[in-house]
Amino acid sequence: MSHPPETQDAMMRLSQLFTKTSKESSKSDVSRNAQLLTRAGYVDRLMAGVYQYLPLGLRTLGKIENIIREEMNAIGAQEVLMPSLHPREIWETTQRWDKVDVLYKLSSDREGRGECDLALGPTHEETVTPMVGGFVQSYRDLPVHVYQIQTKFRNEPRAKSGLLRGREFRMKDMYSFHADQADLDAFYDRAIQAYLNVYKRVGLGETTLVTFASGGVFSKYSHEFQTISPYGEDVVYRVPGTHTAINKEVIEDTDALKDIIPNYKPGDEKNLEELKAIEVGNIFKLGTRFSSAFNVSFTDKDGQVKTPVMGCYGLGPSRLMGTIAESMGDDQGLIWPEEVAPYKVGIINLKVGHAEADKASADAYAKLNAAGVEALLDDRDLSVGVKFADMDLLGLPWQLIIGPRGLEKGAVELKQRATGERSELSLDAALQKLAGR
RNA sequence: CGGGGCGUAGCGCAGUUUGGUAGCGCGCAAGUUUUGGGUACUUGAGGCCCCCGGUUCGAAUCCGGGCGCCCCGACCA
Repeated sequence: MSHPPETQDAMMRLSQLFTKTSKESSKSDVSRNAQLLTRAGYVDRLMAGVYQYLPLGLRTLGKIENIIREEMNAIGAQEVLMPSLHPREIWETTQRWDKVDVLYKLSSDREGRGECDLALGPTHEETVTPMVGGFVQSYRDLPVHVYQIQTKFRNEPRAKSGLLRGREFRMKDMYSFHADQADLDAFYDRAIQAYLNVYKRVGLGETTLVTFASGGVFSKYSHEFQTISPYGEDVVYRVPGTHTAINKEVIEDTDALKDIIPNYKPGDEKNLEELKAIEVGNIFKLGTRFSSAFNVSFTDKDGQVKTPVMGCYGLGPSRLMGTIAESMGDDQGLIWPEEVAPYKVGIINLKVGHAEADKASADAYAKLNAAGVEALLDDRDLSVGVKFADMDLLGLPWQLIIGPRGLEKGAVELKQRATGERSELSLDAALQKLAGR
């Protein structure tokens, strides 16, 4: 074997990682998340709004997606994978072929002269509705909740802000089908809770607001999940002291205000707190807009043929990754919460080639591996300044700093990236702390 | 889709006003040096100057036309 098994999985030697960090970043990618993620070698931009995920970035993206997956599974949703390539016909069925302006349309004519007859999926009501409909005949078959995590395509008029607004991006989209409105309403509330769990686990719990927003064409209102950020594109008004808000687009709406402000009286909206925010999730009650378009029906308890009511629930892992980078980085680099960091700890061997430092570092690396703690070992023979700076840029939650000076007195250093807090302790104590739950 | 800016080495930039066939920093290679917060120095490799056309003895530079990128706004199931 040319590589030790650990490089395939939980462990990585920085000397083996093909990406590198950079001091400078592209001037044409100005947002903080794009700058930091690019400089640290997490992502690479191919074109406006289209990024490739490098090993470190892919690990973080994967962790975010797994958190979302766990929370969706926990409310009884089942995972599927639908295609990106759609026939024109299904978009004609819902009359959205010409209405959805972000729809990428393709021609399957190999001469390139024919009409467009394919689309790249920007959303999947058109595929999920007939798919689920084929399995639903009775009220006993309902409810159904399915989701997928998949790459979406939207021809944004202006892709920008790094991972925050892409033309190709990762999306978790869930669709629910119910026998009646009450069942939809109940599931909708559970979905809100599941979403809040996701934001909490990725470290955005405190700054993410459940926001009353416009419902668009399907229903009067929808709910957005908005993470407070000066870089956000949306303006929301928060009810002070709470995690609820109302989007600027419906601030004039008295019904909406009554819904979020307890004992609302006219004028109370002046007390709301205006904030900029990034939309990190959006859920809707769709009613029967799609189920009736595709003639999906079921026989209810009373023998009547009815149309299921639907909900849809979007959450973009790549945008979420950008939002975390955007709101948690500092001048030194990224700062990842443990649940989404590509590795929990970065081991810095300050003096590669020094027998004791090499030994202690290898020892720490092996023991962390054995304990199931994901670790990245900086075993490059570079000056310490570079290694400290790089590790700060990568943003792993913990740094285990091992060098000759400390080893002389039997100590290593453990640094917490987020706080900068450092402590000197024995290697065993440090390993125990890292492996501790 | 409006307004503004930009496109020169892998990356960040200068050079364009006043045409004379390219330069700096980072990174990269070799070496000396240094060693607990991006060490200092030496040498070297690396460029269809976004594309197409025009003017000219000669174009990164001037003129036409494309394409692409970023920022502000519009837009954003």
